[in-house]
Amino acid sequence: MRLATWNINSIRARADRAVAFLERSGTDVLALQETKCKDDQFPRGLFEDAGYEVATVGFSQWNGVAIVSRVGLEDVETAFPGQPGFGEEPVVEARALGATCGGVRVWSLYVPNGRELDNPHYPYKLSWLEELRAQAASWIAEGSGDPTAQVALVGDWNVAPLDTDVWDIGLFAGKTHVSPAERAAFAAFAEAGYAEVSRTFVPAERTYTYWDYQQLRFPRNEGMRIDFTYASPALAARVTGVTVDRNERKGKGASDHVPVIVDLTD
DNA sequence: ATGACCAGCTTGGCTGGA
Repeated sequence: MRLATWNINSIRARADRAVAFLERSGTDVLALQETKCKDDQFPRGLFEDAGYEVATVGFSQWNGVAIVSRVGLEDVETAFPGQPGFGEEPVVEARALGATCGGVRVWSLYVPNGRELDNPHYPYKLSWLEELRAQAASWIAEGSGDPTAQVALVGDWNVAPLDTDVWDIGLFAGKTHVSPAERAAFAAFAEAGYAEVSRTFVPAERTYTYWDYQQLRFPRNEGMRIDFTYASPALAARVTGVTVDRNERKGKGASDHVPVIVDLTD
């Protein structure tokens, strides 16, 4: 089975690219982030015509996540239990979608950006990650969960775990994505038993998954590695390879992120 | 060549992205 995650940065602007990617790559399950549309605006028909089922959650032009699958798509959840909201009167945003596809519990995740270290979005980001970690830990724990569960936590984590995950760490002093608290919140998933399999299989430095549209960041390979796949122990044991599809960043009309593809044994 | 922001909505200048 081939599972991929991709921050598409508007599904309506890039639906054709997404379908072409599915067909070219032979991806069975694709988790999308930043679909940037309401559920009724999602171009479901294009995917259904290609043989995929579609689940989405989108409340506005912001955020939005989806899962498309040709190996089944069941037990959809449009938020994780306890998912924090944002704002004075907290509103749960369209940032997490769970579905069971081919026996794997897939979560398409768009972690809050954080904006600036002194912005309310930053503590929101940290609590969002912490609540997700608590839930994800319970899913695979003895007693509360199932240690043999196959769970994939995939998406745009908006955290660069290592200094080498950004092209110039000096430029990130005092910025989000690289702060110790964000990195600790990211590492806590590993402490909970999940394995971030993309780095295991693609450890090379200067492997990025995002490049800003500005300032020739892509031709210069000045990017960030912020899209990851955390796998539960039972799922991690099935991973045979990972591909960062950087060709998808080329050409007119590309997303600023590229797909990260994970291959699983049957 | 991989090339000098992009998307959506309020359609024109915001917000959000990272």
